[in-house]
Amino acid sequence: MRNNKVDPENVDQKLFEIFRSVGYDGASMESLSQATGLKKASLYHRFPNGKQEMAQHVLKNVEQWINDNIVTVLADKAISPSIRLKKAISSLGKLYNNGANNCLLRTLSIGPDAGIFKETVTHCFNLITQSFTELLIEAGLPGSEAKKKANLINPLLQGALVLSGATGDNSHFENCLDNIGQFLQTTN
Amino acid sequence: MRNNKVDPENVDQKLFEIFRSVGYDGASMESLSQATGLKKASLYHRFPNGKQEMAQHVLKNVEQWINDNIVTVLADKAISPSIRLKKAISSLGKLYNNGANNCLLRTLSIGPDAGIFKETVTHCFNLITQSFTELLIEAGLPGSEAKKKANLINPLLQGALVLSGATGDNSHFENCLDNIGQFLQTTN
DNA sequence: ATTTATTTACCGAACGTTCGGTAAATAATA
DNA sequence: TATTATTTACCGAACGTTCGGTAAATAAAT
Repeated sequence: MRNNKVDPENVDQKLFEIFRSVGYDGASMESLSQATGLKKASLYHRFPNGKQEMAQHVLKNVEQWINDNIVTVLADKAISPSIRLKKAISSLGKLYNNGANNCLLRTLSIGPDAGIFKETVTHCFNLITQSFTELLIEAGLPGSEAKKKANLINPLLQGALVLSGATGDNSHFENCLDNIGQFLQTTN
Repeated sequence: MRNNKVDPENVDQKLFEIFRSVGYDGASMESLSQATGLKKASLYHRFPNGKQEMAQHVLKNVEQWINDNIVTVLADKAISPSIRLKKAISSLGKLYNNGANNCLLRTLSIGPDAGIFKETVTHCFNLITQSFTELLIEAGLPGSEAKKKANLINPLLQGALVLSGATGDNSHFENCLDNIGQFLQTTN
C-alpha cells in the first residue's frame, strides 16, 4: 500500500530545515527522505537533478522569503519607516527562531560545492542591503551614511547567528537584533 | 620503496587548511590524504580515531594559536594597550588572509557531528572575549562597558568572514578590522 | 485508460576504516 | 662495534557501509 500524497509545501519546509541545520554536505539523501516522508526515488521524481536541485530550490524559496518579508515590507510607503523596520526585524527574529536556527545562506556557503550557490546567496545578501539602504535614505539619511549603516546589517546578523549557533547561547542573537533596531533608529 | 618521513607540523597545517576551507563533512579522507601527502592508512597511524581526531587536533591547535597570538599578546603589560591591540588585530588579519580564509571555529560548527567540537569552540570564543575585556578594563573602561564592547568582537569578525566568504568580496572583512580597531580605540 | 506519483529493489562509486605487511630508524645485546 | 630485536612510519589492498542515483513495478488520480 502507498502513502497519501505528501504536501509539497511541507516537503519544501522539511528540505529547508535539513539543509539549514546541517549544510549541504551534512544533508544525506537518507536524511532528506526521512524528514520529508518521501522515499529517495520519490525525491528524484520531484527533483530530477537530485540533491543539488533540492538545495537550489530551497535557496530560491529563501530569496522569495526575503522579497516578501524584507524588500516589500521596507518599501511599503503606506506605513511609517520605523514601523516597517520593526516588522522586518521581527520577521528576521522569527525566521531564525531567535538565534536557534542557522541561516541557509551561510550553511550553503561552506564545502566543496559551495560555488554552485554563490551567485544566488550573494544576490540574497544584496537584496537585504539594498532595501535597508533605500529605507534609510527615505528616512532622511544621506546616501553615503545610509549605505554604510545598511552594509552592517548582514554581517551583524550572520555574526550573531554564528555565535549563537556555535555556542548554543542565543543571547548573542537577541542582543544583535536589539542593537540593529537601535542604531537604525534615525527615523520615525 | 617507502617515502621520506613527512614533517608533522606541515601535516597539521594541511589538515587545518582542508577542515577550515570545506568544513568537517566536506573534508573527505581522500582529500586529507592528498593534501598531506600521507596515504589514508598513514593518517590512521597518526590519528587512530580517524577524521574526528584529526579535526579535534587542528581545533586544539587553533586554541593554542589564540593563546599565543591573542591572550598572551593582549596581556603583555610591557607594551602599551593600543600597540597590543594593533598586534592582535594584525594577527587576526593574517590568520584569515584578509577575509579570504574561512574560520575553523565556524566551519566545524555546522553538520551532524558539530556537537563533538562545541565545547572547545565555545572555549575559544570565550578566550578572545575575555582577553579583550581585560585589556579594555586595563585601558580605563568601566567593567560593564568593556564587557559590552568585547562581546562584539567575535560576532563582528565572524559576520564579516561569512560575508566575505560567501560573496568572495573581502572588503567586508577589511572594513570590519578597521571598525574594530577604531571602536576599541578608547586607549593609548 | 492514460497519466502522474510513489515505492521497491537495486546499482556503481565513494565513504571512513581496518588489516597485513615492509622499509627505516632506534634500542638492546653480544 | 657489530649484530639482533623492537619500534616507528608508512603503504597497498581490501573491508563493510553509505553515498547519490536509476529502472521497473505498483498505486492513485484524471
